[in-house]
Parts: sequence; structure tokens; C-alpha cells
Amino acid sequence: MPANAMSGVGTMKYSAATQRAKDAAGKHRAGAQGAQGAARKRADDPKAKKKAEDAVAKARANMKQPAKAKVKAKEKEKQLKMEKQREERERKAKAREEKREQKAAEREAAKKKKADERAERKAQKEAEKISRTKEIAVAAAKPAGKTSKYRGVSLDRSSGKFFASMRRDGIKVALGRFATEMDAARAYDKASAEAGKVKTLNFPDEHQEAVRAAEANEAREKEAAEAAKTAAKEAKRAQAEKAKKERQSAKRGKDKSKETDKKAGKEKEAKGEPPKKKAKTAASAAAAKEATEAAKAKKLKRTEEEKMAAVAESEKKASAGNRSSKFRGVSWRKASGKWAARVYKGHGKYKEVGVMFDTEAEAASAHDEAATSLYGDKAILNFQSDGKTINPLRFAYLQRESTVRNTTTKLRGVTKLKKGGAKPYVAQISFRSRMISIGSFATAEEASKAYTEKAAELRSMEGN
DNA sequence: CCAGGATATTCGTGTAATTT
DNA sequence: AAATTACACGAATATCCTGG
Repeated sequence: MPANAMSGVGTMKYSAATQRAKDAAGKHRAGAQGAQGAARKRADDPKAKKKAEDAVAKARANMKQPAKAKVKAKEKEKQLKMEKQREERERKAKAREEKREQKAAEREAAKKKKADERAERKAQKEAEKISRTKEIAVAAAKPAGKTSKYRGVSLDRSSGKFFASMRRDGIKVALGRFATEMDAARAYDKASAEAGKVKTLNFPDEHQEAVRAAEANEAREKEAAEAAKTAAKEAKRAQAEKAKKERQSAKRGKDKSKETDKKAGKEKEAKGEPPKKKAKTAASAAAAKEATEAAKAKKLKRTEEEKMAAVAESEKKASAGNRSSKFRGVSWRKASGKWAARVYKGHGKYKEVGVMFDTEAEAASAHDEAATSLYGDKAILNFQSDGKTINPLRFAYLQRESTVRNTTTKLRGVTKLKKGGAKPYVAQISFRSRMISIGSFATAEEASKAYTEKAAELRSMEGN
């Protein structure tokens, strides 16, 4: 930076002062050359003559010196002054430049300081976050990996908030993020209770309380509704009765005076109106009440419907927005408007099937095929070969092959004892969390047969 | 930021093997 | 043969990651 500025100044100098200095140097050089030439060519007559002439001219010039010298001195002074001014300007420029540089350096320093501070703050924040997480983990006093002691609650490190989620039909449902663990736990409880799962709540007591309150509230509402209904019925009956009475009285009146029809009519209009009005009011009140009830019920129903619609909508939105298929390894490709299939290979890598599909199911099948070729029977598939879901029988007793690798017999429930003996094969089975000995056998086949039989027996027991 | 998919981790339980 | 221990599996759940 300074070098640059200096070079800038230098350039400026070159254009003015330096040029002059150069000129002076040139003149000086020329003078020296002249002297050298004179010395060299002293013997040369014409030259010597010229020198003499020159001397004469010089002397003549010297005679004119006073006036000329004055002018020259003045000029020199002027030049000197200008020189000084120039120097001054240069100095000032240099000072300015230095100042500028200093300022720039200061700015730079400030910037760096700020950046450092930012970095420090960030590091501090990070440290705080980590320590907080640690604290939480420690406070939770739960197995490593858990960030909250509450069920369905975990700390979302990215936001520093507590995240509540639950499973519905095996699908994770996010319940939102909360500032505190408790809030998240309550959200989980609420959703869990709504889903009918009340055994694994974080605050069972609170839930009980809520249930009681809800029940009480419901009972109150029911009572109120009942009362309203009765009232409405009563009002209706009263109205009907009144109407009947009126009709009767009207009939009587009509019967009584046929001539005074007009008058009666008028009277009816005058007198009959109020009671009619009254009746009407009662009726309308009852009707209104009824209507209110109906509206209430309707409203309740509607809100329920609305709720469901909203849920459906949000689900639809979510599934649509989140581009993903309900099938494993299947995803929507916007560009081609088709479904792609891929198989997870581990470590965040996938094997692409490489063919696009028009339907999700096709892609899902393609995934299954690829996964099977990659992992064989260990593959996790979308469709089971038997069409059943992945829910291994709790008692797969009839399965002949051991589920565990590296066993002595490869047969389920059969172990070959190291010590050997006449009957080295032992059959055992686990039932209701207890190991049951089936017996010792001479051959693995016998042991396996015994196991199968016992398994069938236990399975039938389990069935009942 | 949210929601959901994919992966990593945890935990309970069944099974194999050994010990009593 | 029962009890115990060690191990392995798989479901549940936590966490990471990504698209909208």
C-alpha cells in the first residue's frame, strides 16, 4: 500500500519536478562534455579560436550581466519559490496520503477487531449452547443420546429449542418446537392422549386432571343442553297449547257472532294480536333457542369437519410440499415429472436405479428389486413377498433357521455344547421372557424337531 | 423455520452359550 | 435343568439433513 502511494507520488513528481531535475542533469552533462572536448582539442586551432571568441562573447555578456543577472536572480527566486511551494504541496500530499493510510489501517484494524469479536461471540455462543446441551443431558440423567427426560421430547440443536414429536401408525408426526422442555412434553402428552395413548404420558397426573375437568365440563354442557332442550320442548308445548286454546276461543268467537265478523275480526286484530304476539314471541323464543341449539350442534359438527378438513389439507400439503413418496427410496423428480427410485448404501450414499417411473408404486417395486439385489434377504423393502407388513411374528417358532449368525448349529433354539457327551445338542426356547429347557439330544435334527414341536405347543398356548 | 426422510443410536427382549 | 451371562436383533426413538 505505501509503496503504491509512493509510486503515485513519484509519478506526479516525474511529470513536473523530476523532469526539471533531469533537464538540469542533462545540462550538467552537456557542460562537462564541453569541458572535456575543450581539453581534448586544445591544439585544434579553429577550435581554440572559437574558444577565444566564446570568451569574448562571454565577457561581453558579462558586461551586460547586471540587468540580466537581476532578471535571472528574480527568475531563480521565483523558481525557488515555486519549488518550495511544490515541495510544500508534495509534503502536504504525502501527509494526507499518510493520514489516509493510517485511517485505512485503522479501519482495517477495526474491521478485523469486529470480525474477531464476532468470531469470539460465535464461539462463545457455541460453547454456551454446548454447555447448555451438556447441562440438559446431565440434568436428564438419562441414557446417553437423550436430550430430554421427557418422552417424545428432544432438543433440536439447530434451533436450541425443544422439539416434540410422536409416532402415528409408525409415521413420525412433528408437534412443534417449544422454548421449554415442559411445554414440549405437554404437547406430546396432548397429542398422545388424543391418539388414545395415555399410558406413556409425561404428566399422567395432569392428564388425569384434564380428563376429569373435561368430563365435568362435558357433563355440565350436556346438562345445559338437556335443560335447554327441555325448555325448548316446554316452550313448544306451551305454544301448541296456547295455539290450540286460541283456535278454540277463535272458533267459539266465530260461533258466537257471525254478524260481527268484521268487528270480531277487528277485535281479533286488536285483542287477539297481543296474545298471538305473545305466543309468537314464546314460539319464536323457543324456535330461537332450538335454532341456537341446532346451530351450536351444527357449529360443533362443522368445526369438527373443518378440523378434519384442515388436517387432511395440511397432510396433503405436507405430502405434496415435501415431494416425497410414502414409499421407501422413492422420490419425486420435478424436472422430469416422474418418480425416481434409489437404494440407500450407507454413509449417505445411494445407488440410483436410473430409470424414472410414472407411478410411485412402480418406483417402490424398483427400489425393492434393487435393494434385494444389493442386500438379499436383509433388504428393507416396500412390499413383502407375502404381501404382509414388516411385523415379524412375535413367535416365529416354526422358523427353522436361527436368527442369529455365527451359531453352533444354525438351527433356531439348538445349541451344541462344547463339552460334548452323548447328547451334546440342547434345545431351549424363550417364552414369556423365560428360558425353557426342552431337552438334550444326540443330533441337531432331533433337537430342532423338539424345538419345533415345543414352539408349536407354545404358540397354540399364546393363541388362547 | 417447519416438516418429513434417512440414518444413527438406544433399549428391550430373544437366543445362544456357559455356569451352577 | 435352571440360572446366568453375553450377544444379537429389531423396534423405537433421537438426530441429522434437506427441500419447500
